[in-house]
Amino acid sequence: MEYNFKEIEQKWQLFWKENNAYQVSNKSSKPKFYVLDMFPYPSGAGLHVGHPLGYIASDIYSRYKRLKGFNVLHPMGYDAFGLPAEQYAIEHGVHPAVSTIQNINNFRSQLDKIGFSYDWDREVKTCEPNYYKWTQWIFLQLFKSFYNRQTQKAESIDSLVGLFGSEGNLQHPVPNTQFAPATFSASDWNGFSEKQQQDILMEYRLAFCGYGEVNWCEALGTVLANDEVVNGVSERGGYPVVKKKLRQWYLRITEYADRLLEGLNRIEFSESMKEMQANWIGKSYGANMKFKIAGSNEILEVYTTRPDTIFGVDFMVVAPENEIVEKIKTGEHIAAVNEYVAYVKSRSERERQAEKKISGCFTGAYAINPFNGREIPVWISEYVLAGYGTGAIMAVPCGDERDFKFANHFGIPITNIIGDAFNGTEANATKDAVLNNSDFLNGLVMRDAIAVVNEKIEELGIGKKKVNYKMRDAAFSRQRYWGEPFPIIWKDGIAYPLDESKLPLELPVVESYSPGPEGEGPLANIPEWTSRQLETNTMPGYAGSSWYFLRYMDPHNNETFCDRTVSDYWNQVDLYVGGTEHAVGHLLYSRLWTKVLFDLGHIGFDEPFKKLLNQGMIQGSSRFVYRINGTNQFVSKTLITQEEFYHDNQLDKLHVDVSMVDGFELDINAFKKWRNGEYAQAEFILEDGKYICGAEVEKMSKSKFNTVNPNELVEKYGADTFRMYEMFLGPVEQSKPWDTKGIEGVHRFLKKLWRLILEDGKGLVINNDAPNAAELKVLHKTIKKIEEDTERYSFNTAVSTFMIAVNELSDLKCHKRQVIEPLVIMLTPFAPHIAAELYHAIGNNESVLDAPFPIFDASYVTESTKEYPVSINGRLRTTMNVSLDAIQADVELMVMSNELVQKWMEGKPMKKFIFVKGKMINVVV
RNA sequence: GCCCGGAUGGCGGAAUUGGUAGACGCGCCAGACUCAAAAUCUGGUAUUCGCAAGGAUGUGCAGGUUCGAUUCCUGUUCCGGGCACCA
Repeated sequence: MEYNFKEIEQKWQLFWKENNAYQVSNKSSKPKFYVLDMFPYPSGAGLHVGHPLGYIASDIYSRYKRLKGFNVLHPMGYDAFGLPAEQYAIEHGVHPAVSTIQNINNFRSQLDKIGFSYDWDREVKTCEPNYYKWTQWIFLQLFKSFYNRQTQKAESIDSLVGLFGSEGNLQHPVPNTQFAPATFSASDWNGFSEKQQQDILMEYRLAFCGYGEVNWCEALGTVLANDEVVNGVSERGGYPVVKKKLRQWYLRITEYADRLLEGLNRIEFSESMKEMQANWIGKSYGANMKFKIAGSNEILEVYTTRPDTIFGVDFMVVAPENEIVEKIKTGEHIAAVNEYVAYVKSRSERERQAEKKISGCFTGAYAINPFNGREIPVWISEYVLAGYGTGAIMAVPCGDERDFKFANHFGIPITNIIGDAFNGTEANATKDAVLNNSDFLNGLVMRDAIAVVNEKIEELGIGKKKVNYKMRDAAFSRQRYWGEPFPIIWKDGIAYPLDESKLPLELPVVESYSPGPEGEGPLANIPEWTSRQLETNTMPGYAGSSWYFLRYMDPHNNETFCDRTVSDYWNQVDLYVGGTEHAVGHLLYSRLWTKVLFDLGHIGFDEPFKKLLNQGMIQGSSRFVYRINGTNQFVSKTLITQEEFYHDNQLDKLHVDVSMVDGFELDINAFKKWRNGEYAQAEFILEDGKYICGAEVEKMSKSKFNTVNPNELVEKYGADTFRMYEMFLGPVEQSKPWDTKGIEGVHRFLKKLWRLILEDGKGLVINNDAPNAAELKVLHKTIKKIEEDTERYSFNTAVSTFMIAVNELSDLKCHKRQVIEPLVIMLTPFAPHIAAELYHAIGNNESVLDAPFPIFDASYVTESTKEYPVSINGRLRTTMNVSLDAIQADVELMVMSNELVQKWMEGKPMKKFIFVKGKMINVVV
């Protein structure tokens, strides 16, 4: 019997479907385990080979845990709201709901072919009303809550209203917002109008309205996502893009900064992931300091983490959009300032920070150093951002590299306050130097001077210690159509929550996706919508994905987003698998939502994901052709280096479909037929009769023509081979370009295993003979290794382990059931179809899906004596026969220094062997 | 620019905790079986010197710590991810 993967895979997929083999119950006597994938955005391009990498890893782990006796929740769904579907609608006139469903169906058929163990009864789609009903409901909970800084948790805003009526807001001052803070008494509060009261409450709500800048494109009449802006102009059409202030919804994530930091200590994310989140939150300890502007009543307030350097301040830098700029610019500098501000307005934050060229403009104003009265010039520059700190810094060129370069560029004299520690050619950011030229701080180590200055500025009332966060409140509205509508009604400029019983507030069908007046969302063009005074913005992509892991637990519940007893049972996600690209977006927002739901008592845990496994990105290996600018001639890659084609600007570099390229050689005929004959007239300048393409590793994407569809590979080799090959490719965590060569080896392995059980022409060759020591050794070392590899998510080495085992058993001509059957069970997570077929073939009627994982017995693999290699100073090598009893540790190598070997050779007795972590590292004589 | 990763044979990668670098697979070379091919099997395969035995070199680059470094530290180059409205 031959290994007919097609027949086998169809047969078992149908069997499992008909028997609901993957259905999971919310009640079980087994321990629970929750394995989750980051659900995909169903793009029109379909799944490419990069998607399943993480899905296969999580499927293997789920199935493994199931063999280990766990009740495993392993669901899948779709993150179905988002910009690309809307963009597609604008270009092709297909309603996003229609294209999204098509895309989902396509994804589903691709996923089904790979043989995942998802419980599809629990599928969620974020764009469906019965799902986003609860997204809207959670939004309302955010809207109706505030962060009580005294209890450090979210609480109902109603309690705040009561308190304001009786004692004002003394106990609960207004949190940091983009608006001016205010204090008021009970009588103030009771005297306020409804509008005034609601405006104040808005300052406390966890979901609140404010004003924020967006990318505004006048020519397209729309707000653009950062992705749609390239080099300061719109991607479509290349029109200018400017910053525009619009009313926006925000989530007050800043209130949770400390708890989001603290929570990192309780979850198993990689250190680098935790670091990225911590850096994003960006907690710093510093001080706000006030400087008088000479000849004016204006006060310039800066935030600094280094108040100790106050006497080294040689200039101030203010963000160009800081309001104070208008008030302090003077005389002949006004025109230049205006011009510079206009320039900055056209630049994105990213461009501003990444700019290598130093730019800036003197305002004409001087700030006065309160400690020595020195006049300090005030500059503006794009590298200072309005949103961070106070939007102004004090620049200390001897201690900060960027300040140093700025000073050099503009010829600002530099004051040295750290003596020899500053060499005059580069800044030194040390905190350990002794201060010089620093008045009352002279002789102090900088690190210690910080507290001294802080005390002094508070005493003089010119500053205050301040904990600052880089993180800003999360913008939570989009001027788009394809997203969750906000359950908010506006009356007289006041936002009122929709009654929860009226949810879901369904997204209406629109005729046109173009934006409303003044850049409002497309919903503003629907009279029935605006006549009800409903909010016209929609929620961003991350709304639905911030809580979906909860809905999987109880997906059909119409009473609540997830029953508390159910979420208490499944609790946290035990293993979450997904890419690092979500490090600071999705992962931070879902942690926030979880904490709020926990505070309000809706769930019993405040961190959603116990363990995060980051899957690397499978990149595409793109291929390029080079067209001579303005012609139809294509030059082969290596000829480009020749003189006549040398300059880049003479060539257009075009992506070509990787399927038309064999290695690097272009199939010229296929290219001519490509894209309906767009290049039919192409002429080629060849080398050795071949057209050689250029290559680059890039993100896999339809527009780069470098995608590989898993269907092709499943068709050719079967799902089991495909699964194992994706794992064999390398560590799950590692990014790598896709390469299909090598898949044959994995396929050969499966065929070889097959032949251990079923031989061509012979049929079943398995027997019930008792295994010998050699065979048992192979089996048990394999059990140990597979278990270890799986537990540490090292699926690539696990695949190798299987290959070694099958090779060894083949060499031993072992066809014994007692050895082969455990091997087949262990293979189930990796290659479920062939495992099921073989398990069945050797006479088992019960399902291999629930077979117990084989138990490792160390007695089959250990030996009583062993010859140990001895390494001396890492050079000379010899061996030494030692009995295991004498060493009683798992020694792999004995290591000795020259000195010790000398003594050993002289016959001196060794008194003590020193072991470190199971390895002998030294000998005491 | 800032933050986080990565770099090992012709190729993908292994080396789990600082201890024999190159497991396993691909590719390639040679052989067996075959009229032939496919499939399968066996042996070889880091570089270099050598008929061989054996020697030297070798984990992006430059240093450092250590008896011993792919692994730890400092600096550096290149590549990838993120940088707040792609998801």
